[in-house]
Amino acid sequence: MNDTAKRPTLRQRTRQAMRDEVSAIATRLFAEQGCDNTTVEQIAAEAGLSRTTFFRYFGAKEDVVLTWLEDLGPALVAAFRARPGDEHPWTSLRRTFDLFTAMNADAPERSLSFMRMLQESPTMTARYAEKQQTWEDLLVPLVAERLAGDLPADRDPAPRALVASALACYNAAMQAWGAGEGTGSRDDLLDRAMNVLRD
Amino acid sequence: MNDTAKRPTLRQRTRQAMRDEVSAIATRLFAEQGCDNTTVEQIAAEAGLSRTTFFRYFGAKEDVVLTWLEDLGPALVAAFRARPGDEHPWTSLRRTFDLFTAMNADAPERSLSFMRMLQESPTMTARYAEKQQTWEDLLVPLVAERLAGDLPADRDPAPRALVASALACYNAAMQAWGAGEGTGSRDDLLDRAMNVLRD
DNA sequence: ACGCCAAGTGGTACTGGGTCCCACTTGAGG
DNA sequence: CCTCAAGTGGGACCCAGTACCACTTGGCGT
Repeated sequence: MNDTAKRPTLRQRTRQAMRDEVSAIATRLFAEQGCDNTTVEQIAAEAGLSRTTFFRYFGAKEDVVLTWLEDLGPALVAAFRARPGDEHPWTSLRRTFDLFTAMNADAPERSLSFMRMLQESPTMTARYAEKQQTWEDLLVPLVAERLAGDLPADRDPAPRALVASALACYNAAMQAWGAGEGTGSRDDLLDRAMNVLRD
Repeated sequence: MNDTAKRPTLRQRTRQAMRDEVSAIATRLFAEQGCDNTTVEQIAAEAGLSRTTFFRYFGAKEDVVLTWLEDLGPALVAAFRARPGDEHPWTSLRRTFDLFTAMNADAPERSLSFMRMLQESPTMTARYAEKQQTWEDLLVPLVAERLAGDLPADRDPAPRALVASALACYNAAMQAWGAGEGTGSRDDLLDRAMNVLRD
């Protein structure tokens, strides 16, 4: 029982494999016929499990293509922490987002189809925003201690304003990138988005 | 038939009255027992109409307390248009948001309970974000023509980055205001949030 | 005043996401 | 071999949202 921490046990590995496979199938279905036109029943049937079990793996239909976002939270925190403490938070946030732009840099079609999915499915957009909210909540305290504000932490809008704006810039950059069908560098677009706030 | 434009006809006025009354009842129920614990059936029963009719008035359960947001879109556009064309968009956006801070300035409890509702109901937050998205889409083209970018409009992330960040700042300010139980000036908080981006 | 049309209303049934519970299997360990 | 925990599937259930239908009602022209 205490060795489970050392290495992923069999059960955990099969569970992860299951998640990955279901996720792949769902991604394909969503791309083919749209997220909102795909039922959980269909995904479950295609993946060879029951509706019940599907919901044991994923809390909601949309999560099936968004789980990887959650795992990103700690990585974001680490990336931000790795930045020098006297750097301007805005710059640190920009550099933290290198995580995003680097990710899938070799397979832009994946990111593109993801953007398309977001564009055409409001419920997916909503879920996505929810995930980003968790990132925001993770980063806000880190920025807050950088600012060392005179106000009590949660009554100072500044840290949250910085983090939320940075994420908004990221989303704007990605949307512009998607509108251009993936032409142009995501880094350049993000730079432009985040620089226009400080010209 | 062509005089309907002149003055609201009887039907329209009763319709508006109905909306207002149902909205008031729903607001009370949401505050009392939480939004997610309140069913449409309950609202309908309490308001004396059928579930069917409820959905004819409001597209979704949450809309019952968010309809006033939609009507705000054109007002936002007008407020932004009223700003001088050579003003920095960020400043114009700040001034545009005076619409928000002025609204309910006399009845802060209303805004406070609204913030509480947002805090405890993720689905409400999602809907709210959706409404704000429509504001964003309205304002982005206005900012775009101010910037007169070198890129084709929808491939330049800058206008959307500005608008979305401004809204993010507004949300951060409101959240901080809610955390302080309404102490402090919303204008000051919003100023602080939007200035930290440009220190 | 009469009838007509449009708009509004309520009822019913249906889809689909999400939760809960129960019975069954299966795999790991004593 | 037995046991217990974890995982699985099935079914019932709740609720939001949609579609369709029959019915009423209010406004309007003749």
